[in-house]
Amino acid sequence: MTIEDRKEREKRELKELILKTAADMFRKQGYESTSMRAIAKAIDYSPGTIYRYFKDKDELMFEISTTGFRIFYQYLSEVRKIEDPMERLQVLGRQYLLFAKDHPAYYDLMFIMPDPLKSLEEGEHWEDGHQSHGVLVEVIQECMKNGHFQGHDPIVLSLMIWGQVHGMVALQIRCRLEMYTGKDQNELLQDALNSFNHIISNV
Amino acid sequence: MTIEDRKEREKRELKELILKTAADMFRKQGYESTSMRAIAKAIDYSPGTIYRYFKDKDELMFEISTTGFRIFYQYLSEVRKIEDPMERLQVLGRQYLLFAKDHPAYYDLMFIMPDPLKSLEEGEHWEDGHQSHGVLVEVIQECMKNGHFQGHDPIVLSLMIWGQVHGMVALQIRCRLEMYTGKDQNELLQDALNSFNHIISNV
Amino acid sequence: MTIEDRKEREKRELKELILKTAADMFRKQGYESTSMRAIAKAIDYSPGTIYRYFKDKDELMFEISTTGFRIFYQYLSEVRKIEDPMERLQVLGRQYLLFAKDHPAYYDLMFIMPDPLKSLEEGEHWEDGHQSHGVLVEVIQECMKNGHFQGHDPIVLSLMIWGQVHGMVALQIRCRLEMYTGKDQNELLQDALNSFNHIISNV
Amino acid sequence: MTIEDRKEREKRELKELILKTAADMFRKQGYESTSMRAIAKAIDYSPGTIYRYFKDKDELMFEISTTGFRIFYQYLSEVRKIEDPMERLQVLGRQYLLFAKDHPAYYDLMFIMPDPLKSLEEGEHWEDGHQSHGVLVEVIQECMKNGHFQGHDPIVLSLMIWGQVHGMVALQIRCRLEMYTGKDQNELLQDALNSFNHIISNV
DNA sequence: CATGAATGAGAGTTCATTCAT
DNA sequence: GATGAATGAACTCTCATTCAT
Repeated sequence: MTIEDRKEREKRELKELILKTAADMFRKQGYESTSMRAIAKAIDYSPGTIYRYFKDKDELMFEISTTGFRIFYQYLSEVRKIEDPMERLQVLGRQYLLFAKDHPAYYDLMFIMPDPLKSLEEGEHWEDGHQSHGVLVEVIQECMKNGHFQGHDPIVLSLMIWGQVHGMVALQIRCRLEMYTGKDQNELLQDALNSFNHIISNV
Repeated sequence: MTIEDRKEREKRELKELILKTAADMFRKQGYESTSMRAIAKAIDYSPGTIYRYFKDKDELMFEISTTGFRIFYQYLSEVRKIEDPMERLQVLGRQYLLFAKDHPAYYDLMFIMPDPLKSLEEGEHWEDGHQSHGVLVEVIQECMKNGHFQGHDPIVLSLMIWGQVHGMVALQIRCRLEMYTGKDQNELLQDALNSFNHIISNV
Repeated sequence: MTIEDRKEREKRELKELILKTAADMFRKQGYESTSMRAIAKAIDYSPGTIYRYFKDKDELMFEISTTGFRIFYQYLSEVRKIEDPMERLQVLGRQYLLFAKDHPAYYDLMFIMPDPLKSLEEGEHWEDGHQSHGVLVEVIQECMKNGHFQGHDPIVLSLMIWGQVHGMVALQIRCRLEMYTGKDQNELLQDALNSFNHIISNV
Repeated sequence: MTIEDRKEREKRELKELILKTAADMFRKQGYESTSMRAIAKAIDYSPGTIYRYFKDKDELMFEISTTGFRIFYQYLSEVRKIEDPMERLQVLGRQYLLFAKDHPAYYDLMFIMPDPLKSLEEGEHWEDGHQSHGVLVEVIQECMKNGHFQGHDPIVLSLMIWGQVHGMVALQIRCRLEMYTGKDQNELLQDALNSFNHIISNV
């Protein structure tokens, strides 16, 4: 049993190693410019080995995304323990930024890279995505129950707020913030989020 | 004369046709996945012809970007005529969305796609980019002179606001808004922008 | 008439310009690596123009060769005026080296580059070649009449002597003499020829 | 073990097959005119396979050259066992001709084809080249010690003698001996070399 | 289970050559 | 007569993928 267990574990570990390595390389050089051979070399395995764990390059990409969404959901779930909905909303934003900072490769794949087509027919990995979005909508609705955002539509608001954080993160990840010199970019994003939070907190 | 004129015009038109076609294909399939051959085929010319107009694939990409930034700046410049800075800021956002809607291919290239690295030597085409950003910062500063956004930093605010519109546009362009069904996406973005504008208008 | 004359002359001059330019470029970069476009550009004409004067690249090559052989024959004919056959033979060698030094591009094409195939079927340009070879054989035979080279075959000797000068020239033109540092290569070749002449002069 | 051994051997054999095939084709059609595709086809492999054994076309060329120089040096080293320097010099010439006859493709690459430029950084493969040249100079110096070639410079003589054999070989390899009909070309070269040897043997 | 040699398609790019103007 | 835009084939090289071992 123990032997089988170990084998199973090693298999899982190798799969995760591939996922992590590929995610990094995809992010750093782009999907197309990252060759399977290069991934294999990076983890000191032969190209063929990757195909034991993933049908093809697309599936590899797809599973990275799935993994990313799982982790993402964990980050967002942290806010559960906060009682006040308005505060929860604000922390939600911070957690969003934190995830992007901790896992830029996943973030890029999940929200920026061209969707690997199959997402439509498969859609599985969007479950976590939808749940995450649900967390946001839920918080907004509770805020509204408490008297905030009167006259606004919660769905529209969710897009507005999501767009806010996604926009900043996407600009950073895709290196479009060079004109903001003189301050650490992560700090800058935090400040901007704080400004945003401050502004909406009185509405 | 007329003959030469016509030739000149045809040449310019072909160049623009290549630019437009390439921009579309880059957007739809990504830079790496779009082959020169495919672009040539799409406009019914031989591969070699493209090289009469562009040194290589990078230059083609670069010129698309340059063109995009020029048009972008024109869209934003529309707000010049608006006197009230707060109103100007809000229209600026609408123009931003309008550009993205009219020219999603350019938008994608300019703000979402991986920078084609040469950005260092390039810098040129970012002039329009910087100018455009300047327009935003300027408006914000005038708003602050009129008493708005007290206690906020204009630079930080500019990132916050840019992030706001970019985020929504980027999510749409990269097809991450499927969960928002039941309403036209462009309308949705407008609504979200209106919500944002409404909220900041009292600050 | 004068107008036609001028046109005729200009035409001839342009043809010669093409020949000379192409010969230089072929020599410097090789036949394959020299593009018709590049030749055209070097003489400030359009690619199409070259095709008015030469059917294709091969014919251009071929005519360079023909021209080269004509000039070559003129160099060798200089020895005619020398009475003593043994002295004539020695000057023949010097003229050979002189031609190679004055026209390395032609030399390369004529004696080193891969024969452009068609020479077999056409053979025209070898007329001058054969005549030149005839000059050598003739001189040798006269030397033998005067008692030199007894016991040798004139044909075999002609190859031996031709090989001698060709070998040195070919090594120089194809840059295989780098190990001979410290002395001007042309001088070195002259010295080696002198040694050769000195040695055979007593036979 | 045997399995790995066989694999290793097959790999080495394939590499040598590529080298040999490429050398032949380079010689027959020139370096530029020989495509990697064509080489691959000639050995019934896909183009990509060649790249498993050689980084690029230049490296392929380079290794051919290196191999050639190694073999060449072996041919020349045969003369070591001959005591009398004058006889050694003459056999050296015969070995030179023998190498050219046995390996015309290598000879062409090594001494006739345009240097693939990289010669500066290369230098490595010229070690055998220089050693080979050293053999020649050494023999000449020993001949001079024995009273031959008085009044001549050994370096100059080395060029003269090298030029002699190279010239004949180069003319043959590059098909410039068509006018010598009626006798086998290899015999002819031998005869010419004999004439040369006979003439210098009394000096 | 892992290897890595091999494939064959396709990438970007260049070229000799043609032909409407 | 000269132009130069256009062609289409060919180039070197890389890639995702397969499969015998």
